[in-house]
Amino acid sequence: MPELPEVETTLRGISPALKGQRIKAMVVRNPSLRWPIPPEVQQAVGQTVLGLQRRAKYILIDLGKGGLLSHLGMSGSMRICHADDVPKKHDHFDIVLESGQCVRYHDPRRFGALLWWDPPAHGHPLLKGLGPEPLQADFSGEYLWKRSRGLKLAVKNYIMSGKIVVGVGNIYASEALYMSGIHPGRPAGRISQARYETLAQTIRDVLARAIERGGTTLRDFQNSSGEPGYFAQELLVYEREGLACFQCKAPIRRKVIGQRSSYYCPRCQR
DNA sequence: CCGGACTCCTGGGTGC
DNA sequence: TGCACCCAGGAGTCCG
Repeated sequence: MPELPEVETTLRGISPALKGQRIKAMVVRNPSLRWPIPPEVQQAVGQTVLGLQRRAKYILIDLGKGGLLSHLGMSGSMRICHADDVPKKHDHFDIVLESGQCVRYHDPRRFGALLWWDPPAHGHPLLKGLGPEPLQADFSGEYLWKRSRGLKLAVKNYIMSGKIVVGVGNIYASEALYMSGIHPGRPAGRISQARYETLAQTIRDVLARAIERGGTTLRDFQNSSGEPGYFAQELLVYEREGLACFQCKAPIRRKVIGQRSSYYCPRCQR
């Protein structure tokens, strides 16, 4: 489910409730996420939340002497509720605060994660080797172009690889490539620097706009208040197979690239 | 060092 | 209704 805009939306939603609060309890109802929730997360109890940040699609909660690291996987969401609200099916853990509120993690498919990190956070194995953040200055068309020389990999897989740039998932990769006029299956090494400049810009644009709309809700994404995101109505190609391209009216195609559905216009994208 | 296939899991939709 | 099958927003791991 969640790509960068949905994780950012979640982070912004839970931050006010968490910041400066002391953690009263860590309630784990089902530890069977992608990796078992380790006992070390209990170190959070009694600690005060100093801050939160996002790195790629990971949420980092800073508790001073380390902290929590969570990933939403394909179907995860976090919601602010009261600690005594009755948990629903797939509500796997709670971060209970002294305020009486709690952050409740919901994840039907259980591809998400809750782990503990010891300082420095960027030394965590999952965060090492990640590429630049697409909304920061070290991400550019020149960078994309330089790193792609000689690669035969499809450009869609290239921009979805966290080693190159983080946070671009299946929806926004399709959208940015459409906006750039680049065919998703084109070998990454056979795209000019000028076209990569366009692609870097469209990646930034689509992510920024999606954050403004609170993310994309296709099926079940919810923000920390239980509301959907509104970017789905602005999608230009994703899940529009057979419908007319907004630019040229040709039918949008779906093709599996790297085991994932890719949507593109066969006329506008080369 | 690639790059591609496989894997973890539940639920919703479709077609018979 | 039931059932088989396909598909889904991620990404680490393994293998050639």
